[in-house]
Amino acid sequence: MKVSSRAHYGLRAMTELAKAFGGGPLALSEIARVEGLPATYLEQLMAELRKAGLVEGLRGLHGGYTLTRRPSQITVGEVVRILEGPIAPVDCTAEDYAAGSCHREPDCLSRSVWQRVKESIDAVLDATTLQDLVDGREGSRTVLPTLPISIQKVGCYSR
Amino acid sequence: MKVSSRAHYGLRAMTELAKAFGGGPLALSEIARVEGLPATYLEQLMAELRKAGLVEGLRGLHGGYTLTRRPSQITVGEVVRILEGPIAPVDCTAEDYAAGSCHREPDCLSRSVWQRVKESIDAVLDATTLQDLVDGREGSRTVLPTLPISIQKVGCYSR
DNA sequence: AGAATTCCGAGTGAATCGGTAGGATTTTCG
DNA sequence: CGAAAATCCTACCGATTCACTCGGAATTCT
Repeated sequence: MKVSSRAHYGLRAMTELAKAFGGGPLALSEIARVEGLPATYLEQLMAELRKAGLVEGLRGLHGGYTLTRRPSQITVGEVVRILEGPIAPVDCTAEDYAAGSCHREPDCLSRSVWQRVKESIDAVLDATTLQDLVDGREGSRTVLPTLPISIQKVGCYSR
Repeated sequence: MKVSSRAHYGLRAMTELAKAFGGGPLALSEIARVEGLPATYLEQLMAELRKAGLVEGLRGLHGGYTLTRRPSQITVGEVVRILEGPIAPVDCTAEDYAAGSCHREPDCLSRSVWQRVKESIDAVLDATTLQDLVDGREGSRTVLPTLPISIQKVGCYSR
C-alpha cells in the first residue's frame, strides 16, 4: 500500500507551484532544487501533468510552469490519479472494471473490504486541495457520495 | 496504490479458513483449488501467517490449516499487515518512522495528506473482521482513534 | 509401509521503478 | 543575430521487487 514516488514527487512539485501561484512561472530546475528532487526525472512527471491540463509550460529564458487553475480548485486526488493511475487496491475496484468480468465475483468475500478501502482513500484525496496543503489545513471539500458506513458511524458517535 | 497479491491471496485464503472454522483443518491444496490460487505460492503466505500466530498447521494425512482464533476476533488489518508490511503510503507515515528523520519534514506540505490516507485505510481494515466478510457485512468494529475530520464531518452532515 | 500433508530454503523470469542521456525546440536578452 | 536558458521528446538502463517454481525433508494418519 505504498504510493509511487511518481505521485509523491509530483504532488510535492505541485505544492511548490501552488505557493508560487500568482507570480510568474516557476522553473523546473528551481522546483527540483527546493524539493531536492532529480530534475530530469521530475521533467517526465511535469510532462504528464501538462498533458492532463493541470499545468502549462512556458519555454525559453524565464520560462517555467504555472498551474492552470487556482490552487483551491485542484485536488490532491486529481494529481495523484494522473501520476499513479486509478486508485484501486485490487483490479476489480477500478472505475473501468466491467462488473462480472472476474468470474469469482459472485463468491468473492474480500472484494467488499477493498472497495471500502478505495472509497476511503478517494474521500481523503478528493477532499484536499493544493490550497489546503499550502495553508496547512485539513481537507476543506466535503465529499458527498457513498462513504463507508462504519466510518460514518464513528464520525457521528464522536459528538 | 495497489495492494500486493500477497495480501490479496492471503486474505482470500483466510476467508476460506473462516468459512471452515469449527470443522477440521482445511488442506492448503483445497484452499488453492477453491480460490484458484497457485498452491506452492500460497504455501509461502501460509507460512508467514503461521509464524505470526494467526493460523496453525497440522501435518500428515487429513492435515491442513485452522485459525487460532474465532473469525470474529481476527481483523483484516492484521492479515494485511503481516503479508504486506505496515500500511504507509510514504515512509514518513510508517509507525516506525522516527520523527524528524526526514530533514524536509519541517517544510513538507504533502505529509499531512498521506497521514490522513494512512489513517483512513487503517480504519477500514481494522474495523473489519473475517467474520464480517463471511457474513457479507460491513466492518462491525468501531475504531475509536483519530479519524480524518473531513470525513467525520461528512458522516455527520449526512443525517 | 505408504500416502498425504505441512515445512523449508533456494532459485528464477519478467515486469516495474526510479532515474539517466542526448538532443530538438522555443523564447528572451544583449 | 546569436548565445543562454528553459521546456519538450524519446529512448535507454540498472536494480529491485514480484509472483511463482522446484526439490526435498519432516510429520502424521491409515
